[in-house]
Parts: sequence; structure tokens; C-alpha cells
Amino acid sequence: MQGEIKKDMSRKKAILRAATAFFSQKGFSETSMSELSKITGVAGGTIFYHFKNKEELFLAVLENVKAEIIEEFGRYFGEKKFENGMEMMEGVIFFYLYLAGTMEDHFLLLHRHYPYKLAEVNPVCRGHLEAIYNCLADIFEQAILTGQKDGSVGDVNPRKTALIIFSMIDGIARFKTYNLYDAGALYNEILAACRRMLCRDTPAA
Amino acid sequence: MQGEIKKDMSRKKAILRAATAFFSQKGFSETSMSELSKITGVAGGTIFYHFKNKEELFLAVLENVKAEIIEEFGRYFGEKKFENGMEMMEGVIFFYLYLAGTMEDHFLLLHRHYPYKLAEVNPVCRGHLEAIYNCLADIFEQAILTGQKDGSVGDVNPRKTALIIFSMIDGIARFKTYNLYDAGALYNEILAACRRMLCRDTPAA
DNA sequence: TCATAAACTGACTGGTTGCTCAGTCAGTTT
DNA sequence: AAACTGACTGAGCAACCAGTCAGTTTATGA
Repeated sequence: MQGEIKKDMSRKKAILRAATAFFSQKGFSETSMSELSKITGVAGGTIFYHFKNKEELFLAVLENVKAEIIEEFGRYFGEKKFENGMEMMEGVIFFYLYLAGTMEDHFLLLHRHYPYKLAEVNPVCRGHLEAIYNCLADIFEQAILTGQKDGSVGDVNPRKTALIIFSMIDGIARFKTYNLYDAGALYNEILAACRRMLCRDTPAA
Repeated sequence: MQGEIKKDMSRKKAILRAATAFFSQKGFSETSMSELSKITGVAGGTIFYHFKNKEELFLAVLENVKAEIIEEFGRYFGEKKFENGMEMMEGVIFFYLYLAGTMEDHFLLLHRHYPYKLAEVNPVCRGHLEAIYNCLADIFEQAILTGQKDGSVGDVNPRKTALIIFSMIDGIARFKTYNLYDAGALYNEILAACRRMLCRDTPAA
């Protein structure tokens, strides 16, 4: 039984993994199920045996993306400890840009249009997206709240400022994947800008 | 003759206008040429008489988007005068978010994936995108440079900081179109964050 | 050993796609 | 009036699409 599950899982997971890459890199409608079956070495009907249609396959991919992103952030902030809120914010920014590089497909999918369009009519899809964005926004907010307690962050609206910084970092990550300009070259400037934005008061000159 | 040209132009422009809306709202591959011909009340072949294929039609749309965005910014900054660089930056941010609302289709198109994917293999497409982004980044940079001359903006790297603020504003505009959260509710906080980011020094407490 | 179920197959279907092309026709030039 | 032009038409085409299903293989539990 364990063996069977494993074999089942390996097929199903192979399809899921290939679908993640395809949906991310080519988009939903440009991804063809027959191409997907060809690349996974599986008959056309097998995909429809595991996932009842293309949209359900997409939702399964999105659910997996959600789980892995949230898990990665959970692991990082479970291990890592920070001196104060401002340092935590720097850690969040670093890790976000780092993940956008290592889990490129996951973030590419979130930078596409299809998930948000589907979310308008599909509550499951909307749920996944909200879970991801709430998790991320919460982390940014947590850094600000921590900083306000320990004095490293000034008096700003925590939630709104978190959303603004999140937009900024996500925008940078998005531009990077489009090769418009490089996030790496801006990294130090980003941290400096954030520090100025959040610091209690700016050092003179 | 004038009449005939006018008739030609109205058809071609009708196709272009409909294509802009479709490519923006539905994406490239979800937009069908036959649907486009139906909505413009034109025979299927007519579109291919004016534009040799779907990709060329898209490029014509993008060129038009480029021209209109650059024109709008040119008009605004041709008329409006600012007290200093910081005020100009606030004007840029206001106008960007305002345009993203009134010219929704144009910005929606730029928030899609297809243009950037096409740009990788099509120099004409790449040229249009670079023209748009250079124009926008230049305006943000100009505000910073002006502010540094008149003393309203502190000592930051002008180009890099311009790109960071641009990413931030564009990210906000993008999230707004996805209905993830509202840019309007963040507007005051955005301006405050920018002021803190750029100010020579922060007033105490 | 065998019955049952689960996993898998690939030919098939009805529908859509971007695009072509032979031909129509109003208007202009010769 | 003959010759020509260029905008426009719509039937038609090959390629491809998501999804189905009758049938085969494989694994499991008794």
C-alpha cells in the first residue's frame, strides 16, 4: 500500500510539478494538457483521472504554491531571531527577494493575471490568494509592531505601512523577473530607503 | 478621398480600440480574432487586411498605449508647475495613481505577462516597453534631482531611489486592479512614507 | 488463486483557433 | 468606357484544444 501510494504520488506529483512550471512560465491558456502529458510521460487521460479538469489542476498547483510559500516563511522565522523590529524588517526583505529567486516559479505564478481573474468567480482560488497575501502582509506588519515596541521603528500605521513596503518589495521582485532592472543592484538602496521610512528619527547630515 | 481615408481610419481605429480592451482585460491568447471582428462589426478578413497577424495587432496596440501614456505625462508636467522637488514627487505619485484609474486598460496591459515575454524575442516590443519605463523612471528621477537642488530632498542615489519609488507606486496600482486592497485608503500613508524616505531630516517626535 | 478496485491508456469527439484567398464592389484614373 | 485600385468579405482550412470513455494493466486483500 505504501508502495502504491508512493507510485500514485510520484505520478500525481510529477504532473503537479510539471503543471507548476508550465502555468508559471507559459500561463494558463498557453499550457496544453497534451503537452503536459507528453512531458511527464503519461497518457492524456491520466491527468484527467487525477484532476477532473484543467481548472482543478490549476487550483491544486496554487494550493501547493500557497503551502510551500507559507512553509518557507514559517521555517525562516521559526529559526531566525532578530535583535529588534528594524532588523526583522531587513530580514523579511532579504528573505522575500531571496525566495523570489529560488522559488521563481511560485512567484511567477503570483505575478500572472490568471489567478486573480479566477479568484473573482472561484472562492477556493480567492481563498488561496488571500491566505498567501495575509501571511506575507502579517509578517511585514509583525516586524513593524515589534520595532515600535523596542523603539527601532517610529510612529507609523503598522498595517498600511506594511502593505506599502510589501508592494514595494513585490514590485521590485516582479520587475526583476521581467529583466527590466536588477533587484540586486538596488538591494542596499532598498534597505536604506526602508530604514529612512521607518526610523524614529534620521541622523543629522 | 478625405472621406475614404476617414472611413478606413475609423475601421482601423475601431479594431485597435477593441483590441486594446480585449488584450488588456482578457489577455493575448484568450482574445480571439473572430470575437474581435464580431464586436467591431467587421468581417474576419478585414482585421488581417489592416494588421498582418495577431502579434502585429498587439504591437500596434502597445505602440498606441506607449504614445498615449507618454503624451499624458508630457501634458501634465508641461502645464503643472511645482514649488519644489518634493512637491513634484507628490504630484508624480498622484498623477500615476490617477492615470492608472482613468486609463485602466493601458496599465492593465502593462501589468500582464505577455508584453514582457514577447519583448524577449521581439525588439520592437522591447523598444516600446523600454520607452514607457524610461519615460516614467525619468520623471521620478527628475523630481528627486530637482528636490536635491532646492533642498527639499536629501542625499540619496537619484536613479536607484526613483526606481524604488516607481516600483512601489506601480505595485500599489497593480494590487488595486486585482482588488487585493485599495490604493485610495493608502494614499496619505504613501505620501507620508515617501516624504520620510526623501526628506533631508525628519522633524523630531 | 481470484475477484475487485484502482491506475492508466490512447483513440476519439466536437469545437475553436489564427489565418488564407478567391472574389465583390465603390470609387478613381486613364 | 475601360482599366485599375484598395478596402472589404466570408467560406474554408489545417492545427490544435479540453475532455471522454471503453477497455487494458496493475495492485490489493481475502
